[in-house]
Amino acid sequence: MTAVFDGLPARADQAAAFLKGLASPHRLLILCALAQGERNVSTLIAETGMAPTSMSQHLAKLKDEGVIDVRRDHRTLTYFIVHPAAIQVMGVLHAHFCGSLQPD
Amino acid sequence: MTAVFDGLPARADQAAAFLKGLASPHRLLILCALAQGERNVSTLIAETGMAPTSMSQHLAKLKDEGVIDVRRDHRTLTYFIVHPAAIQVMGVLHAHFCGSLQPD
DNA sequence: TTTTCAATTTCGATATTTATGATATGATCG
DNA sequence: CGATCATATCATAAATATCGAAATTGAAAA
Repeated sequence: MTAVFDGLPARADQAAAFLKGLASPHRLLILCALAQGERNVSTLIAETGMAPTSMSQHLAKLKDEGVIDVRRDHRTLTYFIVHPAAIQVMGVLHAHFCGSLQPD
Repeated sequence: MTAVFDGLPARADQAAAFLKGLASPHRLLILCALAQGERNVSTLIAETGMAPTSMSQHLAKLKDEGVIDVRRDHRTLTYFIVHPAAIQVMGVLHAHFCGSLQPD
């Protein structure tokens, strides 16, 4: 009897890599902020309380994964969400973990 | 100026833990199969080509995270998806990584 | 009750992720 | 040009996840 899947399909790898890009409390916090509108790095640091180095690394990872992109405004870099699936996943997470009965 | 978030909110931790539960090609493959209907372990092993030990470990992780649950049927264990958010995330992934123009 | 079958647990090696501190880049202001 | 501000990169250590082999459980068939 033949297996339905021949080894690991490439799409499972892609989808898993995408999810791994989101699967960190720090990165979810960043995306939560970006979901409300684009932000420059200093603002993200102030809003989340994260260390600058850590912020850069997480932003780099999200950018590598194609979840966010960046634009330069004078001296600051402004990040924003570009991946449609990321927006949808954030919506699912919000509905389940930040539902109406829970405090903000 | 006060940060918008006081440290890392517990909900970011919960949501990240949930996503980490899904974020593996093996586990996505398992969930892909379970999304089509409940399955016992032998069937999952046959369908995915995974090693039994690996299958057990991934099933245990998904169960710990509350994504799936089990029922015992005579000598076999039948697993099925129980987490509503997991079903929704699988839907998002399917739409983006297994869209209509891509082969099965 | 002994055997068998389905599945899990344990354990150790390897790989990946994460946090942190120090240094570097690159644009702009004086 | 030289200083400065915003951010990125590098290097390393600590934590976490992953995989396979061997041993174990637990239900049921013989």
